[in-house]
Amino acid sequence: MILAAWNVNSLNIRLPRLVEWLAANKPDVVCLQETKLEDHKFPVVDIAAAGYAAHFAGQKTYNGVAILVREGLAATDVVAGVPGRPDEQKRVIAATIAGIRVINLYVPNGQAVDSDKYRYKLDWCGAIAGYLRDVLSRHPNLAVMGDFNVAPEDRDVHDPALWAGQVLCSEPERAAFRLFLAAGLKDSFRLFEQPPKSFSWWDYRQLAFPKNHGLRIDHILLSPPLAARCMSSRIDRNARKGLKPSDHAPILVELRD
DNA sequence: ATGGCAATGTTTCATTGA
Repeated sequence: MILAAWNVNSLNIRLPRLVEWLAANKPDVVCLQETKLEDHKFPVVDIAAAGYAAHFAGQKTYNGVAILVREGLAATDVVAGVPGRPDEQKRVIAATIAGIRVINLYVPNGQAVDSDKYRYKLDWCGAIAGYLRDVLSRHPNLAVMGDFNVAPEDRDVHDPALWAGQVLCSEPERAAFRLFLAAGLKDSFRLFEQPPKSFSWWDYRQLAFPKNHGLRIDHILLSPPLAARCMSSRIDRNARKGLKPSDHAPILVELRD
């Protein structure tokens, strides 16, 4: 079983690339972030033609998350947002597929350390940590995946000195990420040997991608039973190439049955 | 073999992203 996550930076713009990528990779579940589409504009028909059912929670211009499920698999108990914590910003959606609870996250960017958005980010992450603990108590098979907007360690940063203390790399953000792990989850990427300087996001500016000036901020976290089934975890940096790419690459894990 | 910001909204620039 293949689970994937991809911040597409506008599903409207990225739809052709997404459809092509689905055909090439045949994932079973795909968590999308930054769809930037209101629900009535979601391309349900095109996604169905590609062989996937879609569950989504979106808004105009910003944010928006979706879970795509390959036909033949059923998604149950779809929940948008965090129960008991209303939020205008559409950043969370969850569903159960093949006995796995999947939570799709689009963590706030935070803009700049000590900004209002940064405080919102840390507060939001604290609430999510509680949500994950709660879900994990009921779902031993849990995958939490998406755009976390945190580079957990210096090895996830192309130039740690340049980024030291900056948003995406600051210690409070890293502590928030560790709180997700402390809830009982593993960073699937680090279950395996990986090439050095592996990143999932590259700025559109200043030749960042060809120079591999990136950050690893997209993650798939697995509960212990799923981590035990995990055969691989990788970043598809090929999908960052070519015309009109997202600034994020898709990430994938493969689980044995 | 990659490519020098991109997407959105209402525009001819502002805002946001990370």
